[in-house]
Amino acid sequence: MPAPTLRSLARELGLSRTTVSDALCGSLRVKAATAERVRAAAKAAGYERNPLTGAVMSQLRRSRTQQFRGVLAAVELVEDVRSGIAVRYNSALLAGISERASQLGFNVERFVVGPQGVRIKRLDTILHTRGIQGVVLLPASGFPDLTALDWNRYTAVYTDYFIDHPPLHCVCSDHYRSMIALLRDLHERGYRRPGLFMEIPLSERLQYRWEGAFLAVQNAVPDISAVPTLRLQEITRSSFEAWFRKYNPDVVIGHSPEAVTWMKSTGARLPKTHGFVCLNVLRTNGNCATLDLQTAELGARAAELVVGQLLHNELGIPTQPSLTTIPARLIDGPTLRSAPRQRSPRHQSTSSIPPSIDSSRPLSLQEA
Amino acid sequence: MPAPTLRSLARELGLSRTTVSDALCGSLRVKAATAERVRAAAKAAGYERNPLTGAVMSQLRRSRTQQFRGVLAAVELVEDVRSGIAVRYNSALLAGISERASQLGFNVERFVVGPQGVRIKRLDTILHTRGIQGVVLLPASGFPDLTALDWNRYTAVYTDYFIDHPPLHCVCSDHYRSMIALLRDLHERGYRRPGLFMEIPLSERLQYRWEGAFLAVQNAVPDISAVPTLRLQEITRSSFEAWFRKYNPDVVIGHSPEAVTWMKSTGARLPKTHGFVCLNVLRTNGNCATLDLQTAELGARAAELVVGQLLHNELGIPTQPSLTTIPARLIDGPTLRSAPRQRSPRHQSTSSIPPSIDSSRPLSLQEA
DNA sequence: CGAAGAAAAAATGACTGTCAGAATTTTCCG
DNA sequence: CGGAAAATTCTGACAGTCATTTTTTCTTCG
Repeated sequence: MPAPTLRSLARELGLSRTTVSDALCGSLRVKAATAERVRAAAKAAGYERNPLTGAVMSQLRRSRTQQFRGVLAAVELVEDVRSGIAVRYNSALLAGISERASQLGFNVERFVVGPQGVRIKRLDTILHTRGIQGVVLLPASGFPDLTALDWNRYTAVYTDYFIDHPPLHCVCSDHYRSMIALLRDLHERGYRRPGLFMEIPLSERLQYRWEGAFLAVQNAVPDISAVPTLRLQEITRSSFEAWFRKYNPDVVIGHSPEAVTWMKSTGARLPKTHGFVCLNVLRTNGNCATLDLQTAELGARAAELVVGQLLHNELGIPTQPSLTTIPARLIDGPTLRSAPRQRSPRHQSTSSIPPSIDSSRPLSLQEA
Repeated sequence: MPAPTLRSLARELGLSRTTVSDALCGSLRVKAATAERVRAAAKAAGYERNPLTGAVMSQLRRSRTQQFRGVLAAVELVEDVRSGIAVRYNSALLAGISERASQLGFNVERFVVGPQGVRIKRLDTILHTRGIQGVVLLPASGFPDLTALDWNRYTAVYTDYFIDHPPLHCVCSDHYRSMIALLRDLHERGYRRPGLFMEIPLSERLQYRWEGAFLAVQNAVPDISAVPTLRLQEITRSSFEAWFRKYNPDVVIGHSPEAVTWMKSTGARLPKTHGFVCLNVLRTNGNCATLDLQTAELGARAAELVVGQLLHNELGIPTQPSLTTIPARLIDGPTLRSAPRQRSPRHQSTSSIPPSIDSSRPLSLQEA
């Protein structure tokens, strides 16, 4: 027996499609007794309305001429004042979401939840009345709690490493693999004493992924020296310079591009004697080598995930949340020396070449 | 002038809706000349297909009629003799793939490529003549090369960390996060000197993810002692016992369950004095605590990805390959002591609790 | 009491793109 | 040229909505 539809239900009851539809939506145009009869029959037959089709039809009927499309909500949770980086990151993400969503037939609308925007309960009402079912959550500081939403109505993706209230699918940059790939690239360029500096709050937010990869390579590759990581609540000029003088790394990796100035003040000449790579392109002004976290691609993937689930009418919280990641891309810059033009076969066969960032070669240290 | 629709375009051209639709989708059912004419007219009229309606209609039409949608190929690349673990892992994966695929209306057929099976070129022919478009690649040793297939005809997912020939979407267990979560759980149970042993080939295959997470936590959490990792091409009884005696870890983490015997022979009593966790449930016999890598769920997710792309007619190599991961689940066992029943609020507020494996709490070491 | 008019309730039609299968046209070969 | 096979095109049904139209019920007053 095929799944009951609005029409089959109407036939059964000797009514028209519209009357059944209106009755189930609680419209006042239908007599109370009839509405009751319809609801009972729908329940008995196990009728389930197809929400996506409903949304499409509604928009189609409403706007005859203009191009009708579905709507995704891009939700930002702003608890307090945010850094410029966070704002730029989120808007880059939003751009990626919007573009891909548009290709898939959806418009994107931004909603802000928090002191500067609406309350969560209010958001639930807005989304419901607007018939919005797809939600992309932009990264929030701390550990966001959105359990107040009625999740049976929505399908959502969080664009950060982890959300537990509720546990949703996540999309995020692959910091671990990006660091491995970066170290491989630096190794190919001849650097042997990479040094990492990192703010503790950021490190914890990413579950130490930058450091974890860094430490693993230091530990596993014999000809990379073990420069200790400079790990502080906040990186200051004096602490950086002391660390830099003491361990003299030949290439420095970290988030603050000011490190270039600090390095130069201690006598380093970039890229001749030392190198520098910034871990986030959004912090730079195009004057140093850096990692592009591919924010737009992340947004695109998030949009794809949400739309994919919507099209299959998969609403609610997933049984097994997953994490989807995309590796970063190295943007070369004047703070790095270039790789030797031709690599000898002997060089290729050594056991100590970290995986390359452009994924054009195997990722093991052992060449295949 | 209202936006052109499929029907208005068809009227204009003196064709039927279907012909126009097929022509724009590049179906081979339409004569080349007609298709060209339709495409030109569509472009001139500024027609834009509504992807939302298309998806709804497709789903509708399909669900009404056929119950069987197609076949997925599960491809194994077997170069040489494989370990029992690898065989068990792949068959668990295959079970997960088959089950989810079946729910989605697909059957799964297994193909073996290599000396024991068919050649890659032959696989291409088989898949083509059978009309199979969806492919799940099971993990292969080394770095598989499948560029010989005509990728315009297929959509595929690789069930391991990385494939570059061609670069496809991947689905894999989240070893990094699983290790962080495991260490958090062990910390809650009171262990403070975790020790890790690891075979180098395995470590490199996973890009040191087990070790990376382990090192990062050792480095970041003050009250966890830095027991050096036992890192060898092959773990032997004598090397293990020497390492165990020298550093005396209070809980040992690694792949070989034989370590339990080795620990006992040096005087350890489990779980009273020492603990042990195996990193892969497939290696155990249910007699020790271990990690379930959730193989079936991985297979399910892989099947979902492939089917999702198939239903949207997205064939070929993705523009930006992504990695989808699922965290492992800790299976408790007689080799671990249990966590203290009640945790004091003071305990919760310390800064040194590694994230829990069941994702029921924030993943930073800092509690929110 | 009954007929006109108003109000309430229910039905109709049109709208999107897709796909299986039917219908039509073209090609091919003896 | 006949007839089968292949290539091409067309038909119909399908989802839920809502402005509009039709049908039914109710009210009111000569």
